[in-house]
Amino acid sequence: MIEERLVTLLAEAIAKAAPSLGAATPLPVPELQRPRQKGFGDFTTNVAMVIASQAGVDPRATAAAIVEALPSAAFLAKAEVAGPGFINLWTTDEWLHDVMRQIAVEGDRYGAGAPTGRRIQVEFVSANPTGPLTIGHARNAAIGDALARLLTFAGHEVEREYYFNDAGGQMDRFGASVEARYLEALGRDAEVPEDGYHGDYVADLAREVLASEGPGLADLPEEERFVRLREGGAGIAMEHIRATLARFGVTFDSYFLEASLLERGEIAHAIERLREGGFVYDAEGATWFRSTAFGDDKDRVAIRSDGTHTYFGADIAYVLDKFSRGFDHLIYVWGADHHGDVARVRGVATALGFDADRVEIVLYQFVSFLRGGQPVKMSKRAGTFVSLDELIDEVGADAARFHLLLFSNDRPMNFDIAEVARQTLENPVYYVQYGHARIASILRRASDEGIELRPIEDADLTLLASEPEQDLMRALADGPGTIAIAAEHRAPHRLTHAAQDLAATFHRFYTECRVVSDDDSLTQARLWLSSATKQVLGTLLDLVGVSAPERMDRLDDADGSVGGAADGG
RNA sequence: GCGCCGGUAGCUCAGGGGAUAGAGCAGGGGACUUCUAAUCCUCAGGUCGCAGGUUCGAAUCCUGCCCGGCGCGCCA
Repeated sequence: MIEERLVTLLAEAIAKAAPSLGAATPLPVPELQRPRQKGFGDFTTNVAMVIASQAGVDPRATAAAIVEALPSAAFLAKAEVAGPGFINLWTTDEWLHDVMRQIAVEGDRYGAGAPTGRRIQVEFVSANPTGPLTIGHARNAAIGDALARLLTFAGHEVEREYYFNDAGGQMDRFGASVEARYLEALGRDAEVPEDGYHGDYVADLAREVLASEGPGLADLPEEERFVRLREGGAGIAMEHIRATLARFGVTFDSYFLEASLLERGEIAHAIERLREGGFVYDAEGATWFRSTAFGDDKDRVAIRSDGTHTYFGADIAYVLDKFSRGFDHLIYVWGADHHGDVARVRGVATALGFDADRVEIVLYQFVSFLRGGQPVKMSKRAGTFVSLDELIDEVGADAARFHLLLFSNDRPMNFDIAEVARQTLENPVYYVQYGHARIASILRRASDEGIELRPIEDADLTLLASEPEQDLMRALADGPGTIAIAAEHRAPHRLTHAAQDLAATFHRFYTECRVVSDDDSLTQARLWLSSATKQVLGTLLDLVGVSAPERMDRLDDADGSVGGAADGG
């Protein structure tokens, strides 16, 4: 839109001015930025400084020459040289009106990318089915889901997958624990192994298995009993996990079972394929992957000397399985404790003949959970943990998700449960949601007064001339760019920040500009502005998986206290 | 020891080659005959961990160091 036209204009000017600039060809393509400060125009470019730096000439003079050569255009109001050699551009408001009309036409597709045809798989959460999801999985779920939403919005075909590690030693310990609790529930003597899972939830799971399978499992041959109880417990744990995720607003397209890799012989198959390529060898009774070929400091075991596969061994087959399903690109969402596995998995992809760039690992740093400033200590096997369900009960899914996406993935973060729960008045999520509800309230008000929103083509958008109105339109114009950057950088936190900024810009507009008034034309224009804002705010919230309420009840300080701190918290 | 990630306002964090480094909270002072005051305005608050280097220009890139988190299993 306007950006392309400005770039074309600048390119023309540069081509015209180049001979006198002594600039070397090829000439750089001008890049536009939205200046961070008002007063620096609607758009700005540093292209003169880039050219001057290459040619070794004065940047301000270069900028002046380019400005001088700029063809006149109806949409360009002013261009000037500023600072060390920036060219600042002021445009007419027409482009902002275009943005408004575009939002009206595109609705919830405003800012969305055209279909790319690329199939991307996002695999996330993937916690073992040995019990409930805990707050330790919350950041993964929030980031993974937001990324899936973002990439879908960007135009990709996205599939979300949850990988259940339902095989291996942890599962056996879990199975033995369920078995013991099952027998206990029947009044028999049994004990949870020392290295098993001791939490009360295991007894609950065992009772659920008892309820669904009956008491008959107790008298099966030991091996069969164990397997049935392990799988029964895991199955129920998986159902609980799905239910918890649903409460959190997260759903998956597929749930993949590690055990299925084994059943279908995929692990053996993948390893043989690597062996053919010379990436796998046998030593000390085990089967090793030559990960040192990919920068690892030592080779890694894929099949143990007892014949069972390691986590990594399953991963090899899993990568191959994913690619065989036709995905163009794979995204794994991992906690920082797995960063050491990144090179290995990408190495496996390379060794299997796939471009490592198609395997992308999104890492996030750990969350320190606190409650009233005190660290929350957790151990899943000891059964002392805060479940994700409890977190949702305490702070709400919206507040939890918004808070979890407030920080860059790379940043270790604190999450004080008591604070996020208590922050009903100061939590940014409510600030943003209130902005949305407030707009909805205005639109309701207009409708109640019998004011009809007429087609935007009939609205006189030039009436939106005050500073808060202009600021708001500019903020709306920035939405698609912000979303695109968030998607490219896998940085969903940019969305929560953008939502806060947009809400703030709207609240400012609200304070200074009466929307529903006696002035019919102005009312129409401002209703459209409000409606467009509601749309963009709604999109931003949706992309982070937070609800956009149509109304929020006003929090009256019923105690009538002055200052609102009388209750001490 | 090696690797990855952080260190920016009192606190929690954005910004990751460009102009005068931003926001929220906390703190001081203001604004409700009003479409929701869950709001807005304003003031105050900074050696961008430290030291070098690259560049016309560094919070941003490079090197070294300091502090904190996380890894470096035939665990998952």
